[in-house]
Amino acid sequence: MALRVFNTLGRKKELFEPLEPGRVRIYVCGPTVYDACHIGHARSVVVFDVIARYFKAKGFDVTYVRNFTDIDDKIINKANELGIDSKAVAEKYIKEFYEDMDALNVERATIEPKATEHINQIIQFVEKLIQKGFAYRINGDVYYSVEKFKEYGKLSGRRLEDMEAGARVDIDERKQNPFDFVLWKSAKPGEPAWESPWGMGRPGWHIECSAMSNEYLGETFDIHGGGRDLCFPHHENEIAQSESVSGKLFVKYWVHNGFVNINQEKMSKSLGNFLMIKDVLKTYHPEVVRLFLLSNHYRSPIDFTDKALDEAKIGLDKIYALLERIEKKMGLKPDQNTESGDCWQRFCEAMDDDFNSARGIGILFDTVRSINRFLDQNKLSGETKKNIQSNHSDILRIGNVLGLLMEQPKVYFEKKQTQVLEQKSINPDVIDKMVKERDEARKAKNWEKADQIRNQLADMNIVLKDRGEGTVWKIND
RNA sequence: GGCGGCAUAGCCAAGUGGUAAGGCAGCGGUCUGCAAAACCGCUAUUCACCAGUUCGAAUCUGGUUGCCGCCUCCA
Repeated sequence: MALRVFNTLGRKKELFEPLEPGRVRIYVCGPTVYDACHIGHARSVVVFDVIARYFKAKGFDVTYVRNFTDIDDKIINKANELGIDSKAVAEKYIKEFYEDMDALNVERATIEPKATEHINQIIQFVEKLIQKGFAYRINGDVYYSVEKFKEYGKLSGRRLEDMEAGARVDIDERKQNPFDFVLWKSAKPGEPAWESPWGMGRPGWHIECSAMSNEYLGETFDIHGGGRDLCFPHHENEIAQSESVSGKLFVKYWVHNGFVNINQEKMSKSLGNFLMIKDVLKTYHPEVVRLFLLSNHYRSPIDFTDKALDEAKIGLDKIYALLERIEKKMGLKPDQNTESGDCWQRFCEAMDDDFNSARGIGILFDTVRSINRFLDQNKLSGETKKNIQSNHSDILRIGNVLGLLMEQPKVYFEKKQTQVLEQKSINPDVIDKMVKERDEARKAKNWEKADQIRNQLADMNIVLKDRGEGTVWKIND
């Protein structure tokens, strides 16, 4: 099976060939920790979480680095605003990042380095850039000279000349080119600062990713990811910095995820429509959020709406309901050891095509329908059972890649039930009693009374299912 | 001004040369006392529009229209 990846560098799908067979080295730009994570962060983190999981599932030895940018102007501003120091700000939001991402069932990266713990590497990197003539000093500041790097603009497809025409950049007379960017920034009084050959200061925005990826992944590595918006200037500048120092290709495949819109609007400060992960999770199960995020191709924009989330919820319920049905009817427990089948094969074909999780989810639902069809038969032949078993483990295998279906179906539904019942302060014993009453009425063929009780329960959002083995009730949330 | 993306059913969404996945909603049916769930069937002769290339186009090329993103901190 050949994996193909859309490479922003070149703007086309390319055959994925790792630098070292069987190994993949990935660097993804993590958050600048100055605020809580919003749903856009969730998309990026979830998308690359799935990519890393998929590589692992395919047997790759994965080194996945996701950094924290924990020193930055925005952090300093926030610190001043809150009247605490910037380190405390960073710590606070790193903690929140983990709370959100753990809730979303995001696996930890192999290495999660922080900029402030790599100041030495950053300083060395800047020194090399100065030595090689790519950077220049202005008092305590160090700038990268974009004109020195011939390929500047190759990732984002811009040319310096074009950009200067309509540029909206601060004119800093001291800079040689308006697009020159700061590598090292001198500290004003009271600002967090580290000693350097150029005086007390802090790293510029882009340099930490060059220094840390070099530290953990080497001069050249396989995949570099991040949100679309990071393409320029952040990733363009990373390329400039890294390739100027090494003289080698920095990254083989650049992968950028699309944005999350809220009701067709971009999240922005002026609209005040930032949707924080922790708020979304108050309403929706984490796996609903993941299913929603993964049901569009990662490069397309995705529109966050209540309707879309509700649909994802219905879809997730449907899959869990099937898993529950299998376990009940066949006594099957999840078994990852079963050999993978056709369903997994088709899922891999979808994922091999530029991580097309949307198509993969289509295959998941195909399989759900197919198993339900089998289970509708009264007698299951040995072959059918085998088939179900194989598909069952494939579904769980897919769940493992997508970070879905991690709960026991029973627990999934029970949790939901408890939550809603508590919210509405309904006592489940009362429901059981009513169900029993209705059962008796049904036995007596008193349909009127039975239906009346059912309607009462329906008003409480409780749906009954009369199964052969008895009546089951479910919350319709 | 520069660069790029998108347009597929009522809605969401796959599909990049071989005759339109999947989900939601809707309708009809099987099952059921009736329901619910599940399943089956139906719901785009057609992929914004106009030309062109091709035996063949949603897919490639050119043009038109409409949305959107980046170029400034941004996932």
